[in-house]
Amino acid sequence: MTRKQGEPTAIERARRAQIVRAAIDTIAEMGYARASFSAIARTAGLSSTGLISYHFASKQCLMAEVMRTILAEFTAFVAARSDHGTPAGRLAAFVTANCEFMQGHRNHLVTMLDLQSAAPDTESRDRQANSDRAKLAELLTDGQHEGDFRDFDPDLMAGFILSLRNGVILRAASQPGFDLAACTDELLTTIQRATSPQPAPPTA
Amino acid sequence: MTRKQGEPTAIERARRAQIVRAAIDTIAEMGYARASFSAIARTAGLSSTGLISYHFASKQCLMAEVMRTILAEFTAFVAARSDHGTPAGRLAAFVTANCEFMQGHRNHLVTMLDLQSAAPDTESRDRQANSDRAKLAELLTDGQHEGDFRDFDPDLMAGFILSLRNGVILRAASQPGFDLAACTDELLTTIQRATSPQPAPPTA
Amino acid sequence: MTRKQGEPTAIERARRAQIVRAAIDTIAEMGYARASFSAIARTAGLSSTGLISYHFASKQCLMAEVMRTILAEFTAFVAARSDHGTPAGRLAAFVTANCEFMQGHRNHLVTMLDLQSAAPDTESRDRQANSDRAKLAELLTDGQHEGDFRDFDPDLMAGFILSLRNGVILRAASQPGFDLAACTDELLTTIQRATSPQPAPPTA
Amino acid sequence: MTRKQGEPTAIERARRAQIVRAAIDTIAEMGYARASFSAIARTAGLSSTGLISYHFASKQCLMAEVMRTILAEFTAFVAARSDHGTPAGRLAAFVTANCEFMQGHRNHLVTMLDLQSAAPDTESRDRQANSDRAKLAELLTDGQHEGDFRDFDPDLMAGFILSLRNGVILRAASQPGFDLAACTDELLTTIQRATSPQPAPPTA
DNA sequence: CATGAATGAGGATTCATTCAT
DNA sequence: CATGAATGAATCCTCATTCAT
Repeated sequence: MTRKQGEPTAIERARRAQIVRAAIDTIAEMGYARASFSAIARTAGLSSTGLISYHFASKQCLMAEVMRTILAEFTAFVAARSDHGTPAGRLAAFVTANCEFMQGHRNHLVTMLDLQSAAPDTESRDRQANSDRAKLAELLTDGQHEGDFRDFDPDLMAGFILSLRNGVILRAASQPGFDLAACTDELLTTIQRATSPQPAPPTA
Repeated sequence: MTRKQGEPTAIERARRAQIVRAAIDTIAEMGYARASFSAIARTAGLSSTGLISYHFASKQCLMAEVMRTILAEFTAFVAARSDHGTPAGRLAAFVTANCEFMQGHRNHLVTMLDLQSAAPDTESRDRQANSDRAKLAELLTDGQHEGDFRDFDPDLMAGFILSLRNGVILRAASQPGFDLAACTDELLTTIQRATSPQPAPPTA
Repeated sequence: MTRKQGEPTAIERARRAQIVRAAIDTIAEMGYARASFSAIARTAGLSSTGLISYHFASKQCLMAEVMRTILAEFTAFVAARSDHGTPAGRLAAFVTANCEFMQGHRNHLVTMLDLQSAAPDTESRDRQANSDRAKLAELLTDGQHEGDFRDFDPDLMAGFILSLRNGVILRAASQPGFDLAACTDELLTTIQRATSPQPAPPTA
Repeated sequence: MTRKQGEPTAIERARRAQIVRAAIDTIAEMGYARASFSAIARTAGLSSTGLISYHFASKQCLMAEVMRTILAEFTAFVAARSDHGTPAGRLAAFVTANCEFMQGHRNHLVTMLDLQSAAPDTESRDRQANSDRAKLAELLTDGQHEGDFRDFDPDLMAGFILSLRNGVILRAASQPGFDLAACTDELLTTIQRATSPQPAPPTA
């Protein structure tokens, strides 16, 4: 392997992007387990798996870039819609944006979840999950200080919210006629009730 | 030998159980993707992968039995703790039991989730998920009729609750010092607030 | 292996016969290639392939006995019908008997041919073929001396006749509605013309 | 790589031909049953069975190409020598060409017969056999119309002739010093007598 | 004698990766 | 840069054979 050192050329970047896109579609369609280099090359219209190996040092590297790409788009999309306003408003916007991203980016999200659970790289996967959660927890903490939210453990609640989102993604992806809009509404209500500072109802 | 006919002998059952146990541990440790017959045989201390093939007609059959075994234990454990009382009480007991099962059955639950997302059998996997959700939805519907819960879509809410549980399992499994008890409390509060019939707090 | 030495007991003989019968049926049904010990044991209603190995030192030994058994029955049947009369009459009777044996012994003959071509034992297979041919050649030679037949090479002609018989067996076995009786007539006519001492027709 | 799309390159064709040749030789030497990819790779001087799988989608595909290759050469050889003249002349030429092909193509014919009887593809095997016989039967029917042949069943007689040829192939292949030329002469005489329109000799 | 569990070699096939062109 | 041929390890699975009970 005589790998690059300097800046990647334009062609280089284009190829890598093409391969990453094909990998995302392939994984979303047949799952990580069956997404071989052959399958990805076929999806991309490439004539050889060698080209993938040429541009990515290993399959793990390709998958890392796939993940990076998805998260970049996903994060940007969500951030743009949830980076201002009150914490409660931002949380609602965060949830809404997560669901909205599903439309038009189904493959991105399905692949993201598949990689999170099936990719053989516990290390970076957990790091990513922790970082996602930490950012959301920060928002929740802010909201608690401003009185938007009740007094829960922000880290745990952030995990809850991300779990809920993951569940919605999986279900929307696997159930053909799923009504995502209605689900989003119910999810918003649910999260609002779970986080709002109103006095807790009496224990049953 | 295509497959046995009559009742399995004691030795047969013991070996099968041993292999299933080894499979659960192996999948929990390295994920389904890397849980080859070789790896499982190594975990079980078997001398050959042929022995696994001798006792299970195919890898799919082994995985089916793994799933069956896990679900049997898990379901029995949860059912025993959540089959009586008011719907709200049963829901709380259900959540609690799910979390309690994690202690002493970490590998079972990790493997269950791994199989649910990575196994190459979309068919039965989705069927299982739908059936789990349907049963929980039924409980929720009952609770709505009795005034225990507010007026949400029971099917969606059931999905939410299972997603939350899955998230807790994954986190408890991957984060060494995770405080499962505290998480359970927070989860109970969260679900109670999400489902309780109290007037919704004013929208932010 | 602690193999026998003295005379086989009655039970021993019965078991061996049962296994041989099952082997014949299994090979006829699915071909030698797929006739594993498992398949044979299943056909025989045995509960273990170990029993086959117990009674036969190896698969090759079993196949040898299968062949011996088939040939014993086949030879006896044919010999009883073709051991007297003029050589020409005996030849016709030989051919007829070969065809008649097909009825009621389809599996025997199909297995015989399958073993002849697929069994991994060139040695004894060729020996058998040569011996069959030699015996038939002897009959032909007798017939030539008595003026029943023209002056062909008996060894070659014997080979021809056996080839014709093999072809008829294969075809009758593989073509469901095949009219074996009509074929036998045609075959008799053909062989009679091929061997008769009449002046050869003028070369075309 | 599922399979190529465009035209195969020169190298591709060469490798495939090499593998097919090695398969033919291997099957001829040890029979289809023992002609594993390992054995074929060894014969071909390849470093790995993976290379065979790289060039042929499955063993069945390889065997299909082996058969196609053999039949193409064999058919062309025979057709070139038996496609003109009177039906009787063409039949004689057909028989002669079949025998002549043995010289220099022993392995081709031995493999052809082995595949016909041992290959696990009853379907196409029977189709091939029927098609061969049908073509020969057509020639025989023509000859009957022109008075070259007596009034036999053309389909049966075609089967007889092919059986005779198969027998000659097997014998020439397995018996080292076999005099193929003499056999061919005897076979020609035999077939001529069997088919000629001369009055049948009086029944014995 | 019979059983069925166990063994280990060998089967075809897939795949990420390498490398000459 | 791109190609596609080549590699070899690893996959699941089958099978004849062995052996303790």
